[in-house]
Amino acid sequence: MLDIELIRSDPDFVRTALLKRMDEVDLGPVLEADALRRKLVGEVESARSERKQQAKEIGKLKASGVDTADAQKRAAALGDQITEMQAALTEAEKTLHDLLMELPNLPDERSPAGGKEANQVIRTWGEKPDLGDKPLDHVELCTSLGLIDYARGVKLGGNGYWLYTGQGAALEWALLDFFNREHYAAGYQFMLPPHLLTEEAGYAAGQFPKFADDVYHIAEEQGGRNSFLLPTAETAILNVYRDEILPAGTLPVKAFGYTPCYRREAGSYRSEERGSVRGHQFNKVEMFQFVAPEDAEDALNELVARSQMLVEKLGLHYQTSLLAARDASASMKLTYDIEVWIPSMGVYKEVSSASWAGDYQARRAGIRYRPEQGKPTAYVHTLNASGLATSRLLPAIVEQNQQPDGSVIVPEPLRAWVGTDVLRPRR
RNA sequence: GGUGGAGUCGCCUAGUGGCCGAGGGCGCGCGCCUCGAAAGCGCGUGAGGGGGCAACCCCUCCGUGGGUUCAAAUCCCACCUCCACCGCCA
Repeated sequence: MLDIELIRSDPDFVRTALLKRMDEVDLGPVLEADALRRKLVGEVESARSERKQQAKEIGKLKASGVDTADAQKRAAALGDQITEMQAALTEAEKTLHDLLMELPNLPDERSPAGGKEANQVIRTWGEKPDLGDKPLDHVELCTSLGLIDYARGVKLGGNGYWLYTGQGAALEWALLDFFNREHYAAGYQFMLPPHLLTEEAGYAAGQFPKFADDVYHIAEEQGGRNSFLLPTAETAILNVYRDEILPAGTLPVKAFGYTPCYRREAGSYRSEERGSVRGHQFNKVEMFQFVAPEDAEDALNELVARSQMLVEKLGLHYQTSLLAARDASASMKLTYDIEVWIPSMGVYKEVSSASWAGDYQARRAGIRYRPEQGKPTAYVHTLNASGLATSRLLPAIVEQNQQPDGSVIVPEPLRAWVGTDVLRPRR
């Protein structure tokens, strides 16, 4: 959520910034709603002040035995007026709130204008492996190596699900274990959050109302509260400090968590993305930081570096892209994607998205901190980065590391867990 | 799932319609005292919003949302959360 005071004081600046990621921006309705709200607030408050006086008077008169019937009648009339005025104010506040909730974050100056085509590759690591004449894609490799059972996965969960089996499950789990250990050793706080979150958490994280269709909702029988399956651990970790004021000295808070991520992926690219590149459920380790604004820049660099380091330790060829304003998600100011090479698709696929939200998420979720004891509060800055999405790494690993005989070299950090250096086809 | 109890200013707590627009204690901050400290004494101690150049004024918040009333922390309704016991269960 953007700061209404900023919009009010410098609408041109806000408008220009937003045009980077929106076709048209009309702040008129926002400014009108704001003006109306402030006018009504003034009226309601002075009326309420008046009512307090009257009620006090009546109390005194009654105590001294005077008849107060007339005064009560007048006060009741004022009360009715206040009820009406309050209704108008509530309406105006809702209008303003709804309008504000719809505005995306202001992109950073460094974020290129435009969509996907304007993304800038800022780093490339490693090289495309030479896979000979007939490289196999990960579906073929995972099947022949017995890592993933696609058919039975669909039998269990329906279209968009797969089943890790044997060494495949071990490989996936070894990746998660490897990442968790890395973050844990680096001093990040390990969190294993609930996977079902309340609707409030969804609104705070910006999941709702706009992207409500992207997640799975769990409806309680009747009258109960609805909840939803988290689409990423980011949603959960952001909400850890929702509606809190962090005492001086708390920041930075660096956390990470592992959860499966559940996404409907309705009407998505599924058909182009065979195998396990995109599904309704995938595994991801997520890093998250709550920091003071002046530390945000360093924090983002740290997160990008950590994500890149993990891919490098696995020995996979990847690139890092600075996302254009329209390709980054709406609540972020600046986003870098770490994209791993998928040979069979001939493209780089995102395995981490490292983003700086500024105070946009914090404002929405009500997360403040106290810079110094006794000083006023301020909104924290939030950042997040995958570290990493494992379900896309497994395809990258088997494809990039495949050998002419159909075997696959296991990345060094995973060998102890998996128990072998090479995965060989089953006969 | 059932029954009972509870949610007040960082923490503990007082408070059953106007004297609570919230009292006390602890903690914390400042000051006095002291060579210094402790003790003691005094003062202060939340969040959000509106108006004003400013001094300053005003409004909201006693788990959340409704309701009754001239007036609600206090009465009524619903919900959320916590605690205790019972039942069930990984």
